[in-house]
Amino acid sequence: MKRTTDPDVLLLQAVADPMRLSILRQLSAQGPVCACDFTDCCGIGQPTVSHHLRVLRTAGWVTSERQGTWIYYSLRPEAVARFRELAGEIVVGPARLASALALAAPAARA
Amino acid sequence: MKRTTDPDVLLLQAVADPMRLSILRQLSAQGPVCACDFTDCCGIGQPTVSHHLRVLRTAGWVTSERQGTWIYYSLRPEAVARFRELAGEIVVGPARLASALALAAPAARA
DNA sequence: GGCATATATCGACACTAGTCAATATCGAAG
DNA sequence: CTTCGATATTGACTAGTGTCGATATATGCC
Repeated sequence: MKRTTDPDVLLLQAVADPMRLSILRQLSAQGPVCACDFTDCCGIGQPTVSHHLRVLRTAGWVTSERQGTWIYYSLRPEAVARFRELAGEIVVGPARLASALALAAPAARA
Repeated sequence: MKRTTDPDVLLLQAVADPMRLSILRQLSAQGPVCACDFTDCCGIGQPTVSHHLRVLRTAGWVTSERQGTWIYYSLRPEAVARFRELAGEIVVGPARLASALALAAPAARA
C-alpha cells in the first residue's frame, strides 16, 4: 500500500482491517473502551492492539483519555461523520442516466 | 495486509486506495466508464489500471460489460448499499450514554 | 488470414503493513 | 523509592500490495 496524504484515504485505510473494524464496532456499541479490553477479546497481542490503536488515532478515528491506570479510547464524531459523507459520495443513480445519454463514446468528455 | 475472507473488510480494503477511490468516484459521477479512460486520467500504467479494476471487481464494487472493442465498468448497487450500511453502523451516540453509566470500570461487562 | 487496438495476465521489484518478543515508559500503591 | 500493572515503543520477520515491462488474449477492420 503506497503511503498517502489524502485524509479520506487514510480514514478508509484505517478501517479496512479486520481488527480495527472490530475495534471501531466495539467502540460504537459500548462507548469509551479501555485498551485492556481489546487485548482480551481479540486473541491478539498487546503490542499489536497498541499498534492498531495508534493507526486509528493517527487517522483521526479515535481519541485517548487516561483514567488512572487505564486509557480509554473514544470515537471521534468528526471521523464518523466524514466516513458517512464518503459513503454518501458514491452513488449509482447518475450512472444510469449518463449511460443512457452518451454510451459508446469512451472519450466523449475530452 | 493479511488476507481476509470477511466481505465487509474486502469492500473497505478495495476502496482504501487513492487510485481505486478515484475510480469509484469517477464511476459514481459519470456512470459506466470505459477502462481506457482510467488509463488516461490517472497518470498510471494500463496493467495497473487493469489490476485495480480486478480488485474492485473481486470485492464486488463493479461489473464489466463489453461494448465492441471497449469494456465498460459500472458500480454495483449492492456494494454501494453495503458501504453505506457499514458507515451507518459506526455511530457515536450510544458511546456517551454508556460512558456516563459505567466509566472507571474497564471490565465491568464481564 | 493478417494487422491494429484494447484489455488481461504474468513475473519481478520495492515498499508497506500486521504481527510478535523484548523493552521502555507511565501512573498508582505500598 | 521500589514495585507492579497497563500501555507504548523498538526491532525484526513475514506476507501482502502497488507498480511496471513484457506478453498473451480478444475484438474489430482491411
